[in-house]
Amino acid sequence: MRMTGLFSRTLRETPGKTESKGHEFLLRAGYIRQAAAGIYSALPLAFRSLRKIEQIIREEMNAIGGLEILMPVVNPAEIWKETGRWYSIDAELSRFKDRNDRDMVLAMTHEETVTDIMRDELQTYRQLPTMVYHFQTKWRDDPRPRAGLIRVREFTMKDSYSFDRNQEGLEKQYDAHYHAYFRIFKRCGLPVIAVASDTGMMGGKVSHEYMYLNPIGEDTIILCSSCDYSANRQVADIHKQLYPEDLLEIEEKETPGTKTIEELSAFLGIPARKTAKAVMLMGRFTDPGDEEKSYEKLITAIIRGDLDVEEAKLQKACGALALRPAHDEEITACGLVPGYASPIGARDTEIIVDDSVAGSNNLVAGANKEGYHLLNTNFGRDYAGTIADIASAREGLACPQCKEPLEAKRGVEVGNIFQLGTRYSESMGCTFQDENGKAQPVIMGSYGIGVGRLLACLAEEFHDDKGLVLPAAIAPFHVHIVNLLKTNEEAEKIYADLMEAGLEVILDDRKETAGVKFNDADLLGMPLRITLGNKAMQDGEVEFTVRSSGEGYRVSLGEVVTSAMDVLNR
RNA sequence: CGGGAUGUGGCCCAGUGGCUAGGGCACCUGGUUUGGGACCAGGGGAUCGGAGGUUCGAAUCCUCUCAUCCCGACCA
Repeated sequence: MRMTGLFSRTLRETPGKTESKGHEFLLRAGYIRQAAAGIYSALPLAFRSLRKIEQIIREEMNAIGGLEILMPVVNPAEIWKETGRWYSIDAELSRFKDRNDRDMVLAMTHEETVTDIMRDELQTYRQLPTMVYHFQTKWRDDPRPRAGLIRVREFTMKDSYSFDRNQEGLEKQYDAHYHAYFRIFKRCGLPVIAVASDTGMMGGKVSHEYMYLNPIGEDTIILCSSCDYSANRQVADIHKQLYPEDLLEIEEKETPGTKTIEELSAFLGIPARKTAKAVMLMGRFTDPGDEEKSYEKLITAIIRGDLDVEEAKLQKACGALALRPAHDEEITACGLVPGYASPIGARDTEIIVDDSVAGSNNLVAGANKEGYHLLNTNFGRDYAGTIADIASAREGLACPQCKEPLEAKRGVEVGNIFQLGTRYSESMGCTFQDENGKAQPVIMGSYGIGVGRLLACLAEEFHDDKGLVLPAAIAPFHVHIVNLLKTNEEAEKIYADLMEAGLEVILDDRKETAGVKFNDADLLGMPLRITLGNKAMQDGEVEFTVRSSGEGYRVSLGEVVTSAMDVLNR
């Protein structure tokens, strides 16, 4: 491509509203332009990189037996009603009516669509296992898009779906994806780690997320440096020290002005672990009689004072569609007193008790009376509830595997893999006949990679203070020719030779000063720059500059192609 | 959905009641330059986010509204 033919321009100044260097350079270099909040166009440069990323993914998906298809963005609402997600997902799922007044949705993922296809196509176990994938636009009406391409509302995702006759087959395909994903990220050049994750709205049991560790990420990952433990904080386990004791008599004590655990433990002179705190949230639940309706109920979470509640775990433990902080009136209506709350005497509320509380005794809890607490409360004797792990992992707490202190890091989720099981095949009736002629639900898995988010992460990982420094595998072009000669004659010759050899080349044939051309080349970030200048040209040479290292040297005209190949292959 | 901020040519910004809305970058024309964002001269481009109001007079004050960004809630 010649730069005189490229309409997109570079920006000398940083547009406002950029949060990260990666976003800034993608904008300044003219890779992307914003259309609306969380909605971007890919200009020619980004488009080429996105295509390359897709091709890498495509090759790796094909290598594990994937069949590429293309499913629609617009779905009939019926299939989403069948799986219940029409009802369980809030405004993030966009709905509309077609001209015949039928409910439609913009697909935010394609489990429904693919299951709908497969329930018609799959008849016998002989057709299994199988796996399909596609690259398709997803629309998720995120309430708060941010950080350029990191978190958007419209994006392209590679999503694949596996179909097996049993768990063993699923695990095989899951494992194949697990390794294929590492190959994909490695080929793109992005360092990632796989962590255990929450299954969220996808349902299912086992899942992993591929995390690019970077402070701009929105997920918190809990890691152990002493062993290999890693998990998204939403599901991270911790080793909890328990403190069982002989039960003592419960006793009411006046504790004025002790609404927080800190105030309480200071007032009583006891460690936070000797207290049990109550956290009240309103949970939204599906009406058992009518799945189109839902109702709210107060959830009281009880956790030891030295720990915090992890909402994702709590939501799973109580089976709520969603949780929100409860208002004071909602709390008092159930007999609890904010600041002095405990499950003792509470009514009309579901009580979830962390195992740290169930396994420790004689804890101080609220008396549900302003200014009073109860000493020596004990789960089982004084109140009942469902025991679950609802504790939030944080830096310094003990690793569940080796008990060493955990670390916390921020990360961007660039891919995820889910063992769905029969969550979709059962609700949609996607079955096959086994050897005995008996209908069995298909065992499914789903696997996603956000293509644009991957590019955003690469821009984040590969830049210096002057611009992008992209790896050859995903850079829009391999070679950037900066022509400083009066005419384009020699440059055109080299341009043609390099392309003849199969390289992708962008030629700066504009009538611009050297400074402008160099700065733009730095900004665009191609791996190899070839400069044509008077001095070197008189010696029959051109100048090579490796963008990543800044290394520069001269190459004679006859060796341009082979030298360029050498640089790009190393 | 709560809290905060910002909307002025393609981009970055100045302009807090008073002449025809200004600068830098970018763009066009001519000339001079030509190895790290050149210089000179000339030029084009704006219903100051939108609507309503106050006023002799509004980019500027008031009301409403829309959009974008940040924090939180939310999020495969």
